Amino acid sequence: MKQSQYFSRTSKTAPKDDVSVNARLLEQAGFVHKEMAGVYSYLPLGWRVLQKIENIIREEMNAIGGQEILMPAMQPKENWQATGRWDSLDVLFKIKSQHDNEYALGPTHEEIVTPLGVGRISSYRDLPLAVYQIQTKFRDEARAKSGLMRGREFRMKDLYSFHTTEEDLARYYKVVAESYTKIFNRLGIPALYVEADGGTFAKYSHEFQVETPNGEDVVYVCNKCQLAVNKEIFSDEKTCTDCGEKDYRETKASEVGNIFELKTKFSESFKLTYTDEDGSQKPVLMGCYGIGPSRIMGVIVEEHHDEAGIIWPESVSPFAVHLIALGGKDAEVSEQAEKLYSNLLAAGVEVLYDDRTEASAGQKFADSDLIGIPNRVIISSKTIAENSVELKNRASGDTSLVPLNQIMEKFSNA
RNA sequence: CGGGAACUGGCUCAAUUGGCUAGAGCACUCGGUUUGGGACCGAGAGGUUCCGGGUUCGAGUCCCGGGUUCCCGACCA
Repeated sequence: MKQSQYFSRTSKTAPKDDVSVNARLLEQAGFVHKEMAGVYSYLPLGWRVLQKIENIIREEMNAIGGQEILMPAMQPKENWQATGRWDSLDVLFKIKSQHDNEYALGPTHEEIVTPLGVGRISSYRDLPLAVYQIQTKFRDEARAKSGLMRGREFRMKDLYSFHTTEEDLARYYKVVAESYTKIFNRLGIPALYVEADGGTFAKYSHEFQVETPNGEDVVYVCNKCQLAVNKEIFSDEKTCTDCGEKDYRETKASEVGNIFELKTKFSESFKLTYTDEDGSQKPVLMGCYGIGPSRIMGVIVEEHHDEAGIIWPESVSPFAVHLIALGGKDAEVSEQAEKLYSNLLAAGVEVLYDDRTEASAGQKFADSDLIGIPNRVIISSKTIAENSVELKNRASGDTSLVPLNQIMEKFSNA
């Protein structure tokens, strides 16, 4: 992509009000644009990152047998009345049509996925089963805050599993937990496994929390085995469920995932039953498992940045390479840069090409630092004189001259 | 939902006690210069000062009501 034509622009000044690191950097670097409190547009840069995050999650969900579906954001009021959550869920967005019909905007999808299973799950032979979606969710938060960290409209991956027995549910719960750990590692934000409150329909749940100084949650981490406990259920006498120790450290963290055993809570409301081997009708056991990709984008920025800007992990960076041509209208430089750009594209390398002839070198470097693409390739009359380009790593700051005929090898394995 | 702060071109900010045609930097357009760490000169375009009332000869500024945003807290399937 040529930067001169890109629908995105950096700003020299940070947004006035937004203090949180992720909001400031993502807006200043041109990844997102805030429309309302907790509601964002994703510009090309931000949308690329979000899609990278979601694709990693998608790959891992497929790997554990999840079948991808898409359920509606707009949902029937009756389904929410059936579970009592039309009245009890305080963050539920309710909308009224011009014909006075009422609907819910989905904050989560148990009310849709459970009745969806009726007629499609009827025998023990149909189970176990897992379906998931990646979709925009709505929650009427009393206070949206901290950029992408708590939005009123946000992205969520929600997986739902269906089982015949508690043992099988527990088995799959573990499979998902391991998958989640893998996902957060791939995203560059290793997460703690945290015992947490089960809310209104499970005895307990597990959260995935990323340790970060600006985290909104407080968790206690076992110094021996690293199993953590959310402050909301932590007590001084608490011994570690895993290793039995009582040695904890306190830390701040941001929740990026949450998994629950719903058991029969929803299947009973919607009469989701199956016929067992002996011919009897039994309620289907369910689990639900959430990850918030948009919040993850915020957490990644909170975790990976410096004074100059964002430092994207390779796995989610909007581009693999930031190609920068210096020298204004120098024909030799732009010719070489164009050639390298085409070669990189032909090799399937995702490259953002700063082809702006009017911008100064300093401006291009500052923009590049802000945007945070991991690999910078600089081409100028200086490097051309050496028959080379300069390669600079955004994270380490290490630079090296690489001969023009070798630069492709650096990225061709991408 | 309680408390605090803020709201003026796309962005960041000025504007004396209530007083002239609401200014500047960034960004943008045109011309020129410049090109290895946010360059410079000249010209230009861009405004419902959040909205609605009120006071006044006169309101960005004062008063009343509303809205929005941010921060703290509460909340957080």
